[in-house]
Amino acid sequence: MSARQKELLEAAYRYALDNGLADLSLRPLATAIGSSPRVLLFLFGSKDALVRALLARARTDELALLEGSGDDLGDVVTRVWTWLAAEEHRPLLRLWTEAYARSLTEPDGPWAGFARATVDDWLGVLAAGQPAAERDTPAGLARRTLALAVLRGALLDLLATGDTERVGAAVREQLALLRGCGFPQ
Amino acid sequence: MSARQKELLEAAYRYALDNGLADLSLRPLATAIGSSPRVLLFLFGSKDALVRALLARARTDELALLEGSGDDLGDVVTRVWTWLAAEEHRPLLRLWTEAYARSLTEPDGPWAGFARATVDDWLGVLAAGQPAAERDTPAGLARRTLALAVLRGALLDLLATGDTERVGAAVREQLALLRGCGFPQ
DNA sequence: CCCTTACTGAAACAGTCGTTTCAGTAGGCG
DNA sequence: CGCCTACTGAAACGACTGTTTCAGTAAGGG
Repeated sequence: MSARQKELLEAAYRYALDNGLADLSLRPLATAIGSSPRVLLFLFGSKDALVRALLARARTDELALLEGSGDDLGDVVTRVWTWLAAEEHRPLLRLWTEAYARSLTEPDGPWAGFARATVDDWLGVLAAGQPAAERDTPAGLARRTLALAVLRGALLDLLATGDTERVGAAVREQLALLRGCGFPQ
Repeated sequence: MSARQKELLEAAYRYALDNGLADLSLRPLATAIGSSPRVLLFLFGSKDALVRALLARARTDELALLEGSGDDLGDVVTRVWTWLAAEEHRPLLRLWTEAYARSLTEPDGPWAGFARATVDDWLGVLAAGQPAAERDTPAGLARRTLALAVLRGALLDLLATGDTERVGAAVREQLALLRGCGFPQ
């Protein structure tokens, strides 16, 4: 991967964060980042390959979210949610949602397997937040699957409404439930 | 809305369930449903209007999911989840996810407002499953937001992995938490 | 019968798409 | 110098897009 290629990938990535991947087109992209379709195809081989490179690039940003760990599921959920709720991550998360949804309907193409891969990514991180004894039990699997669902569902809500307060309260509610049923009422 | 229009909309809807809306194109659609681009444009006005009609059509199917009610949040969650997990509803739910994701990145176009609208739809139904006294409190709002997140997150997981057992167990885990903290361990 | 309304087919329009062809330029190295 | 490799610009290719133009057909009501 040449220096020029990295540079253009980075620029294209910023462009994709702003404009989405759904109707990404080489000519507008190229002019926006000061290049040409000819060059993009020369460096990346094809548009599909470029999109794959962009998804891989987005994944490295997403992995930052998954770094670090807590010693129980609640800590991990709290940390991940803080990351998800941050305004500056919203473009990336929109891109993520777009790729996720698209990979559900198009089994071929550059999107293929994206949804499945991120489920495994995230479940792995949540598993790291569980005590070893619980991790391998069916109940442990169900519990981290639930934690994943809450985070993803809350993310969808947040992206649609921007209502950080309401959605954040819901996540805290879940944390209270997990911590031992001390929820109000 | 003429009879012919209803008929074609229904056929186009079935086509969209199979092929998605992302790269829907008039000519392939028209030949698949035994019509022509000319006719589709005559009856619906434009492609955007046709897509809007398809989204509205999908919404009526989705409203079936929201019909009926239980007398507490757990009942509603159980009923909705049963509907979501059914194999035969998967094409509709993929379509739903696609439209949701797309409406996040493209504020204009036929998708606009779709995500926001369904959040309100679903929250309304969940609110109907809450006691009147709880419904209007901040805690009540947080609790149904949480229920929504669990359902949506579980749905995303299910669509990506098809693992009904694991995801179903997660939802049941949440129901146990709600029912009074009687979760194992 | 005629006129209107609803609908349809065939073909063309202007535009965009990803990709290719051809023709270079620039720089390092022998 | 000459050669090779890396990169780039301009233009074209064929295929596809939503939409329009023009020309009908068929039915229903006066």
